[in-house]
Amino acid sequence: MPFERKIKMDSATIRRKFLGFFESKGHQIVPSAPLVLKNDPSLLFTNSGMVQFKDYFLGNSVSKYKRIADTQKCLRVSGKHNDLEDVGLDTYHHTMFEMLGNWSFGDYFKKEAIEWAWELLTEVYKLPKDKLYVTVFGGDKGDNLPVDEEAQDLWRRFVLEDHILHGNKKDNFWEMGEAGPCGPCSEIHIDLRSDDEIKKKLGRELVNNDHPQVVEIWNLVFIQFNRLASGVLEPLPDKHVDTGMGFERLCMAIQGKTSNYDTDVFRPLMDFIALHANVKYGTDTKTDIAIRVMADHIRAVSFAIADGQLPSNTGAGYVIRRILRRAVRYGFSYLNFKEPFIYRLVSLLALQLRDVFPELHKQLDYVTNVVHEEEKSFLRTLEKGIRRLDDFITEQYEEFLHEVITPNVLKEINQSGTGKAEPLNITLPGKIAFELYDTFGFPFDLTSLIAREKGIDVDEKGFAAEMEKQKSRSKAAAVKETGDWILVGDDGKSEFIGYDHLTATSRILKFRKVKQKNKEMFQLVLDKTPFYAESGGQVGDTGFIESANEKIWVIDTKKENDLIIHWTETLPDKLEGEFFASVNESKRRLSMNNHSATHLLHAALRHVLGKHVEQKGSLVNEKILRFDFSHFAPMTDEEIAKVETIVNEKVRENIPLDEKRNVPIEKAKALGAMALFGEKYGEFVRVITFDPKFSVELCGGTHIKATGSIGMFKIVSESSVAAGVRRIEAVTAEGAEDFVNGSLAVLDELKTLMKNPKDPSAFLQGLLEEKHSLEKKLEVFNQQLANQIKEDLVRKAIKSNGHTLILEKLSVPSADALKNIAYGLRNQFDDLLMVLAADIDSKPQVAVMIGEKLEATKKFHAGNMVKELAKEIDGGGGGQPFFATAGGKKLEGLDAVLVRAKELIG
RNA sequence: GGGGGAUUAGCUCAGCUGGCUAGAGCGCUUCCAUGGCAUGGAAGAGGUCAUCGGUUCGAAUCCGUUAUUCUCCA
Repeated sequence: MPFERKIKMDSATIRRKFLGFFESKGHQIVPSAPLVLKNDPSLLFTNSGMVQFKDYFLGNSVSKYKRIADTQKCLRVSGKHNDLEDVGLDTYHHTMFEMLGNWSFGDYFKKEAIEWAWELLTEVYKLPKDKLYVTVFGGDKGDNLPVDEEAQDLWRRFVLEDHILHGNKKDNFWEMGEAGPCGPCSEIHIDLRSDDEIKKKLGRELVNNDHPQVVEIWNLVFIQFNRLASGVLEPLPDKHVDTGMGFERLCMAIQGKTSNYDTDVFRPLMDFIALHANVKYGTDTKTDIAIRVMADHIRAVSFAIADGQLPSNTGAGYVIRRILRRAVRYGFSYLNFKEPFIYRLVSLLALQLRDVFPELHKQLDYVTNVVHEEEKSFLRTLEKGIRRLDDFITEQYEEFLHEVITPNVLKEINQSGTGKAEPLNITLPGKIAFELYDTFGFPFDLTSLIAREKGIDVDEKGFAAEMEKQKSRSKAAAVKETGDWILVGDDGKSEFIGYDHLTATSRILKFRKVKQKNKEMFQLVLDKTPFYAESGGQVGDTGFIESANEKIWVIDTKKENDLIIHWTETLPDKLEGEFFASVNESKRRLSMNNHSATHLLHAALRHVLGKHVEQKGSLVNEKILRFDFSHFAPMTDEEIAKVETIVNEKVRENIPLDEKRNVPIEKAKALGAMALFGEKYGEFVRVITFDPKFSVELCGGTHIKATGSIGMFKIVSESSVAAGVRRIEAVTAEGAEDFVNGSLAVLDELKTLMKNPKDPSAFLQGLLEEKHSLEKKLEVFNQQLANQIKEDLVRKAIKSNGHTLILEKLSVPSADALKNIAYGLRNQFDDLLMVLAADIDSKPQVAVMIGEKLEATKKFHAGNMVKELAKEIDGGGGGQPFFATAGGKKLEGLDAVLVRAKELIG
C-alpha cells in the first residue's frame, strides 16, 4: 500500500504551510506578480517564480528584503518540455501552474537552502525520506567547473549516498539567458510508485527520465556566477538562492495521488465538467483528456484575463485565445458541449482560489463575461467551418463519383452519415484542410474527425507542409537581431529625472545595435535622463542629445524591465564625455495634458457609471487619449455628455497637481488610490492626486501642474473593444479646439450650401426624400420612353421565315435602357430575332436578342452573332445564347452592322 | 510585425470560369382567412453589390488603394 494514504492535507493547507514555514525563517511573504508581463521583450508571460525578481539578479535594482517567499502564478505554453498541444494528454503537464519559491538575495546560501528544503518536506509535509532523491551538479569540462561538492556534502547529512545523483549541465546548471547570472542547482525528486513497482526497478534509475511518477518537485538554484557575453564565467560578489517547487506536483505527492489532476486543485473543476457532460471521469481515455484539458485551460485563461490580458489576435492575447479555443474544441468534440459552457467554470475557480489570488474573485463578472463572449464567437467560427468543410467534402464526393459510380458505392456514401463508414479511398487535400484552418480558424483535428466520420482521409503531410511554409514566412518577416551591450566607461546606475527636468547633462553608460527589417538602429542608456520611457500607456519621449560637435535625435524611449532605453538612428562618433539631453517639450506637454485628463476621465466615469468601472487599458500620446474600461453596456449620449461636463468642470476648477513619490503601497491604498489588476507595483509607489475627493491614482506618468492647462476636454468616440470593455477616445487643449472648430467648419459649409435654412437637419431630410421621389419618377419616365421606342420597333417588325425580325438603328440614353427594351420585346415575341444598333451617348453598342421559341431551335446564337457584328464597330462582345451585347469605337459602323446582320440571317 | 479571407436587402447568406433585367430564407408593410392564438394565403416595400481608382465593348464577379472585420503565424 502506498505510504501517502495515511496523510490528509488539502492544497490550501499545503500552500499555507509553505508560506508559514519560510515566514518563520525570516522571509517576507510577497504576492504573486501578474501572469502577463509588460516591458519585457523576451517574455510574454511569467513562466517561473524568479521572473518578478529578475532585476535584482541582474543588478538593475536592489531588493528591500534579503529573504522572500511566495507562490507565483506561472504560464507555460511553449518550450521544449511543454507544448500546448500536449497538455491534458498526460497527467502532469499544465498551462498555468503555481510555483512555490523562496529566495535569498545576497543573504543565506546553499546550507540553509538545503536544510530548510529537507526540513519542510520531511518534517512539515512528512514525505518519506526513502522515496526522495536529490541531484547535484556533476561538473562540466567545457566550463571548467568541478562537481558541486559543497551541495553534495550538505545533502549527505540527510540523504543516503545512493539517493544522491550527479546531473549534467543541462539538468543541473541554471542560466538566465545566453549571458547573465547563473549557477549550479540541486533538484529534489520523489518516487511515487507502488512498492511492487519499486522492487522491480530502483527509483534512482528513473530520476530525470520523464517517468510520470518519479518526478522533480523542487529545484534549488545557487546563483554564484555571471556569464559574460564571451562565455567566460566570473564569480559573483553577492550570491543568491532561487528555488521553485511545482505546487500541483507537491499536492499530488502529499495527497498520495498518481496524477496532478487527481488532487483537490483540479478535482472540483473536473467533477463539475463531468457532471454537465454526463460522463464519468476515468472511464474513457478520450473524455478524460477532454476533461483535463478544460480544467487546466480555464485556469490559465481566467487568470490571464483577470491580470488584464484580453483574448485577441496578436501577441499574448492570441496565446490566451488559442488556449481557450483548445478547451472549447475538446469539449465540443468529445464531451458534446455545443453551447458555451466553459465560462461557468470561472466562478468555481474564483471561489477555490479566493484567498490566494483574490484578483479573480473581485472581477468575477467581468472575466466570466469575456470568456462567455469568446466562447460564443468561436462556436460561430466552428459552425461556419463545418459548413465549409461539408461543401469541400461534397465536392470531393462529386469528383469521386465521376470516376467510380456504382450502386454499391452510392449505398456506402448514403450510409456514411450514420457513423462509421467504409474507407472510400478519397482524400481531402492538405491544402484545403490548411485553408480551413488558416483562413477560417477551423481546427485541423476537427477537420480530420469529421472527414473520417464520412470515410474520407485527410492529407496530414500536406497540411503540415503548408503549416511549415506559413511559419517560415512569418519568421522571415520578424527577423530582429540584437547585439550585445557595449559599455562606455563604467556600468553604473541609470537615473530618471524627467518628472522635474526636461533637460540634463548626461553621459552614455552603454549602447547596442539592433537590426529590424534591414534597418539598423541603436539603443543608448544614459546615466541620468529626462526622457520618459513608454509606460502606463503614455508614449515615450522624443528629443535629442547633443555634444560640442554633434546632435543625435532620440526617436523613441522604451523600457526593458527597469532599464530606460533611448532609440536613435545614429551613434555619436565620440561616445565618451558629456551630452546635453533635451526632451521635445511640446510633445511632452501635450501628452501630459492628455494623461492628466485620462485621470479625470477615469474618476468621472466611476462617478457617472459606477464603481465597477476599472481601467483595462490606456494610450496617451500628444494627439489623443484612449481609455478602455470595464462596463457592460454602451454609454448613452446623456452619460457621455455628463462625463464630459464633469471633466470640464474639474478643468475649470484648475485643481493643482498633488504628486507624492515613494509612498509605501499600503499607505497609498489607504489614501484611496486604486491598484490596477495585472499591474506590478513595487514596495513604494507614486501617487497622483487631483483633488483628494475626486481623483487619486497610482501612476508613474508625467502630469501637468494644474488641471487648467487641459483647457478643454472633448470625447470623440465611444465604442466596444471586447465583451464588457468599452473604449473612449478623447482630445484635450489644442486637439479639442481643432476638433470643435473642424466640426463647426463642416456645419458652416453645409449650412451655406443649403442657403442657411432654419433647421438644417429637417431641410436635408426633405432634400433626401425629394431626391428619392425624383429618382422614382425618372425611372418611370425612362420606362415610358423605352415603351415608346419598343412600340416603335414593334411597328417596324417584319414577319419573315416564320420569325419576327427587327433590325434597327436607334438612340437610347443608357445600356440599361437598351437591355430593358430587348427583354421587353423578348417577352412579347417568342419567335423574335432582333439586332439593335444603338447610339448611346455617341458610343456604338449592338444588342442581339432571340425569342424563347426560336432559341430552342438553336438556329441562331446571339453570342456568336454579336461577336461577328462587333467587328463593324471596332469592338468586341458576348453574352448568352439568347441575348448578347457588344460595344465598340466606330460610331459610323452602325449602318454596316445592320447590313452584316441581314447577311448573317440570310 | 507578416500572410490569408470577408464586406451583396433590416438580419443570415447564395450568386462557380466577367454577359442569366441582382436572388433565397427570416424579418417588415398592406390585404385576406380563422372565435382567439400558433399559423396559413396573397400582394408589396427595401440594394450607390464597403470605398476610391484601374482593366474591359461590358465588373457584384478580374487587378490595385483605403476602411472595417474574421483568421492563422511570429
